[in-house]
Amino acid sequence: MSTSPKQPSEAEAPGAADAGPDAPWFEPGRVPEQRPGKAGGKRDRNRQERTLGLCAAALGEFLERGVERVTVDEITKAAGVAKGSFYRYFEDKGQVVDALFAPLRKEMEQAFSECAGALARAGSSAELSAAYQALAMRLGQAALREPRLVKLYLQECRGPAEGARLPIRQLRDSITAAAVALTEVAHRQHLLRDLPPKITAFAVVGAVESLLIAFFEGEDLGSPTDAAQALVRMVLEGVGQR
Amino acid sequence: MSTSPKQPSEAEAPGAADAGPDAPWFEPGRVPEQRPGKAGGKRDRNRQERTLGLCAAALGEFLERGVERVTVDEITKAAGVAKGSFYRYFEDKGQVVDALFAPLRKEMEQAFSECAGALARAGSSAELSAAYQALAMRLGQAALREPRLVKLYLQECRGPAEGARLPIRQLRDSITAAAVALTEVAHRQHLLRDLPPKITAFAVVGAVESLLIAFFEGEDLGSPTDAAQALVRMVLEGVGQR
DNA sequence: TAATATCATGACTTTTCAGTCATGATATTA
DNA sequence: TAATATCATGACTGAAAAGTCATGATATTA
Repeated sequence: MSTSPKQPSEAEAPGAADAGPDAPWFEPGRVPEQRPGKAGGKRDRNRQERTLGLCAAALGEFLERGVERVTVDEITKAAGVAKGSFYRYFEDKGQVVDALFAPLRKEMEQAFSECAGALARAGSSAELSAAYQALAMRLGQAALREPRLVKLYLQECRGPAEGARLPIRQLRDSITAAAVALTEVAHRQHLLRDLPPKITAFAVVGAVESLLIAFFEGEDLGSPTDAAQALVRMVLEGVGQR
Repeated sequence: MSTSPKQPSEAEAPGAADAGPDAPWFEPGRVPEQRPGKAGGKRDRNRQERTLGLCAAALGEFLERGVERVTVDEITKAAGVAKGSFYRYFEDKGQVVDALFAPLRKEMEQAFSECAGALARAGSSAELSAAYQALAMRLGQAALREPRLVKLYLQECRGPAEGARLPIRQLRDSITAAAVALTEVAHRQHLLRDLPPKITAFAVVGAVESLLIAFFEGEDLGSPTDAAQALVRMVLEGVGQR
């Protein structure tokens, strides 16, 4: 132990570091509790590399064959790592999914709650719109940071909340709840036509998801910019107040 | 063989019978080729019962735990039948999924193709609208016949086209293709606003799916009639020509 | 550099599941 | 009713996947 420069007990979360521009987009589920070596030492870097490699490999396999069908052996083989190493860093497949989605979930929940706060403080309809736009920006950026994660989410989010898919379903529940809540605010503020806000919320979320999937599956939707514009037009004219 | 009153070679499909009001909503994948006993005899009824029971049990399990996670043992246990019996009627889990969706797929494909025909023959925009409405009716009725099948479809249709999920993905591809094709016709006929028809199609399909899921998951969307009406309003005003 | 603790490895054990088959039960037919 | 073929059963086999662990390798620390 000695007088090491850092207190291991309350260091920042192992994989997240300080969220720099290319901080890993996931958090290792369980780096062994006792981790010797200084923060930037070789051991530390090795651990980083292993967890990152495993997560990346797992993401690829998940996308190709579905979370349920992928085995730990496949993940380790794709990562070029022995099976035992997998179990050093993760308890099971589910924890990898957890690690993959943790940062996205955190970012989204923060974005939602900040948007809700802005809406509560807003005095004019211009301020309301600005809050929604800011939210859309943040979500878009979060999605763009690791698009394959979004694809995995879309692919798995409807399955039963069982086993490894659990964290994905939780993310979906949180997105659904936020969409409904935000829509209800908009509705109360008469930003929306007089349609049931829940229905509006689900319809819009569904439309966005469907277009994203089409995009990911290589459908030719024209330029992303044009597609996004078309979507916005549809939504505004379909559900927005005249 | 003797002079049995029926020619076994070209009898109607084993499970479908004549599609009466409560004809089974699936087709057994493989009733053993040689099947003794007259068409309505005890043996025949037993076979019917077994396949139907297995399909129903499988559907329940699939909904609860997802197609991939469900094992043959679980299905047979839920159906109250020995494992060996399963393999008498189905080659594997995938064939059960096949059997579950076969009639729905058939009905949908027929509905799509007839709608396409009606559109081709249509001379006025009123006739065009009528064709779309007829399609919507048929699809709605097909869905209402076995709603849990629709739920299973929604739950599984986004997963990778692997293993037992294959037939579900095929159904999705056919739905997607039809939606795009029909929307393109509508677009050419200036029934739709000048938005890319593909984008319109995906958005609408996505919105419908999302609302269906919300409904199945017990969200309170008000009365189904009102919800449907709200959806139609949104779609018409969001994508329809003014 | 030597001592020590963590780390990586893949063979091994255990568990789970798919698919088979000998056996007794049941419907059909002569 | 007797003879016969199909049918239902669940114990069994083999394969696949999960999860473990003794061993040698590597980084850290004194």
